[in-house]
Amino acid sequence: MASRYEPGTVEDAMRARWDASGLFTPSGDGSKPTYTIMIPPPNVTGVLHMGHALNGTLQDIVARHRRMSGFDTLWVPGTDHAGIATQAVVEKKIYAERKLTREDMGREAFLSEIWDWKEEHGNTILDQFKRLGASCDWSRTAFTLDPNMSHAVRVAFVRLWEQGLVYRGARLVNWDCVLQTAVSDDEIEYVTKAGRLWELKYPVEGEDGRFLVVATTRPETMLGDTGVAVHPEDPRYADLVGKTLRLPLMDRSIPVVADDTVDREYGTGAVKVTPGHDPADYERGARHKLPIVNILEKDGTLSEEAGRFAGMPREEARKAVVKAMEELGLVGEVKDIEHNVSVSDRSKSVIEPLVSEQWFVKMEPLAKPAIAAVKDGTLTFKPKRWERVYLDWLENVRDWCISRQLWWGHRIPVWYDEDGTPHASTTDVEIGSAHPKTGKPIVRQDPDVLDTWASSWLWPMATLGWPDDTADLQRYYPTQFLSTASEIIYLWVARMVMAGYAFMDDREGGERCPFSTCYIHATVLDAQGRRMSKSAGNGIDPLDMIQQYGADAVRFSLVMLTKEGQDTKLAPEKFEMGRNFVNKLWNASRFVLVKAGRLPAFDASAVETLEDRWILSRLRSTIETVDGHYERYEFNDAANALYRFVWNDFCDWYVEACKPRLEGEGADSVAPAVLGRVLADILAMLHPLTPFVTEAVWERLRAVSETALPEVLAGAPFPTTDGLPHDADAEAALDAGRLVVSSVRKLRQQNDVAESKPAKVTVVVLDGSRGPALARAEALVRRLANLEAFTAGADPSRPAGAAVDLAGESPAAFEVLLDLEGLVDKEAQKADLQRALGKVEKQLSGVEGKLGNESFVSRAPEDIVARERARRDELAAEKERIEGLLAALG
RNA sequence: GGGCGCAUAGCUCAGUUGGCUAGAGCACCAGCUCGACAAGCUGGGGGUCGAAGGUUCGAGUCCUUCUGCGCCCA
Repeated sequence: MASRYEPGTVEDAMRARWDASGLFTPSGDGSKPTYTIMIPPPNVTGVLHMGHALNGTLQDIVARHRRMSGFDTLWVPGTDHAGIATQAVVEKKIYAERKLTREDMGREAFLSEIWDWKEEHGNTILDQFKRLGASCDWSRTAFTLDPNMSHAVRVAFVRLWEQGLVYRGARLVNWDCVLQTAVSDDEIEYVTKAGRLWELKYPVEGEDGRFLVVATTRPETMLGDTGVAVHPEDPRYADLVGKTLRLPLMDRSIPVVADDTVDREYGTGAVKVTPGHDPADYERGARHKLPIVNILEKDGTLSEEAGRFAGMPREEARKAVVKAMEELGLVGEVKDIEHNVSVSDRSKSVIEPLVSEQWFVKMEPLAKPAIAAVKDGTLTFKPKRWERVYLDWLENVRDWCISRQLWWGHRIPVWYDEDGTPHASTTDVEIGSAHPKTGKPIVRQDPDVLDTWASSWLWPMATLGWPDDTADLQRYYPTQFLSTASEIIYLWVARMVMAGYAFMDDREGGERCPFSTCYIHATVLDAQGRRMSKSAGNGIDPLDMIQQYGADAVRFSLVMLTKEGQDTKLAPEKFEMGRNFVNKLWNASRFVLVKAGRLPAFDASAVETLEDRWILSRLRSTIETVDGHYERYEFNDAANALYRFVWNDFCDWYVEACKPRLEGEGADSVAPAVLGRVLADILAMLHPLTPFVTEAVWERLRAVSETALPEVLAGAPFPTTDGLPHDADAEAALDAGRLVVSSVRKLRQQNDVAESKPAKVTVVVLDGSRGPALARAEALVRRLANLEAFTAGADPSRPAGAAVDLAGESPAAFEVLLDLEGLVDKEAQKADLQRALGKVEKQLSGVEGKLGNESFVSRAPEDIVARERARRDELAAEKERIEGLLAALG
């Protein structure tokens, strides 16, 4: 074994071993309970980023832990076809290579190009999850455009259709002029931009020379104005309500209406109403029955409705409109302002609200059971605060615009006859066949596709075979654990819950809910606390980190850095922590495997020595603690507990204590057996966190262990506490021993005495209750502190010329005297005692202050007061002791 | 505009229900080439817990306000 752990030489081999074992495909063993996780399908165009790496790690920890805990565990991987993103990538590529647009190629040819691209590049991100160690059932890898998914999507659509929940409507949608599609509210970002606020003057009809002044940041939209609104209680405009204005440039009459949504303070207090191009105006227009004028084409140029401005791109039109108004002398004040502009998530172009025909799903009836699921505890979020976010969205849910003007996706399963009467069908309808209702020939299918989320909301069901009642669906639905990012709580999590309740309607109540725990993981930020993003270029590539530090180090570090979904700042060097720990484990294992030789079977009844009983007692409580943390998804706590146990207990003390028992005259057969047992349990407990190194060490452990160990650690049972002692006395003894050993080491350094030189030590036991514990630890102390003489007692004879240290602070449990026959470094001794004195005095004054407070003594619980009194006495004694020692130094 | 999160050692973070001495890793200082590990070992120094009020015998922890940073939603 190399003295350094080399992940590069191990990871591929371990992955191959897991693949060959078939362990990640659940057995279907009906005697076992099931445990199911669905991966949040990353975009098929995606590459692994830190968020994926963290989320993949967390899911893998759960999957591996549950698998080892006896669950028939299924973790389904897959990817999302990601309509807009994927189409854009391929469109761009084709244009760059061949100067062809999708219209040039035609629908069929273009889609076939995307499929080709998907076949070639679509597995990238899943391969990256494999490198991370994800124990998914790769044989069940799913894709949201798979044939069975398409079938599921159509069945779901038609069901909603039949329930009257799908409707087509002329609605104001968020239009992306670059991608030429409607995008949902959830696909919009708001950015603050510099802009201008223009005042425009509209002449009042019938009152020559009188104008109503409106303010706008988008002057070109005036071409679509169909009214002006003022506040009903605004005295400035009271007499104008009901009158009409002459809309300049368009030369049409528009009414002045009173609407209490108008903010009297903003601008002039009069707002132009453009129902075709502003959401608030759309509402106002509807209230006052104002017509809708659509002045924009889908490509962002102005339409015929814009009169002489028709055909201009929107930016150009803005300038032209302002110029034309200026020429008429109808522009008032112009101010530079900062305002929020909506921008498309995908193309980053400014969103233009415009009226268009789209398909919508009524959400309210679907939201109800999803709200109830959280309220009645069927579904819990972790951390719990995200429940509020989920509920707020669902309680104010808006209808879902599900049509997208794209080609890549599930085509909307709606066909029209020659009159445009729609018909929804789960199977293809032949052009020319008769419409089932009207009998007229079907002439075309709806050209649009469904929003990507309209397939991924079926993910937990459809990947298991829904709408067919498959064995998988029966056995593995509902799932237990969904881990995802906070930003898709609405987009995805809430919709999956709605779909579960809407479509798994042959199940009862909570059995419909697609998962019982929704874990929202931390957001990984850069070292400055900014979100990592491709565009900011501040991302840390997980694959680089895996390359540099190893997959286990990346996993372990991420878990150590992220407590319970609390966002974390990350820098590359943070992975050193994980790497160092993995290396420490590797070397401790190396010690056991190389030094101990054959490892006899562990026999609890043969264990007698202090250190053996102690480490087994600690092992016992560590197993309990860690198992509980994994169970409750407290990953960071599990990692911390293991870190401490492995490094601070096992390596620092147990291995050191064992050394003389492995070779030469002190050799016994119990120590190797205990080492073997503890190491095996450490590997198994750590396996969910660091699967590669533990699997690699396991292989070597099996080779030298006389205990029958399962061939593959990933399939081994999680450790139990069976046969392990709970020994509080042993733990107390070891703690006492540790204190004294550390004290001796400190005195050696202070007085420049080499560790290798046997020393004489006398311990004055100050805390009588700890005397027996120290007595029990004597052999251990002699060995680890390298002592040739050791005396301990309540009042032993003190050697003259000894260096002294108080072990266990405030109050000290032991006074440790290192016999130096007068060669004490008095200055160092003095400085050390002074420091100790300072501390004690500070604490003593604190305690005395408390006890001097009459209300504390009379009102605090008796036991607390008694404790403080005892502490005061102890501290006073300690103070006196230190002063005595200082006086003796002169 | 609404909501949420964070502020504790130089840095990154823990700190359960208020109660003995506020912890860890990194960094820092000093000493260790003793056969698992220098990605290590041993010892050490370092914090009036963002600010101001309040509740309480007692506040890092509970309440209010404020400041700074970040995120989500409109």
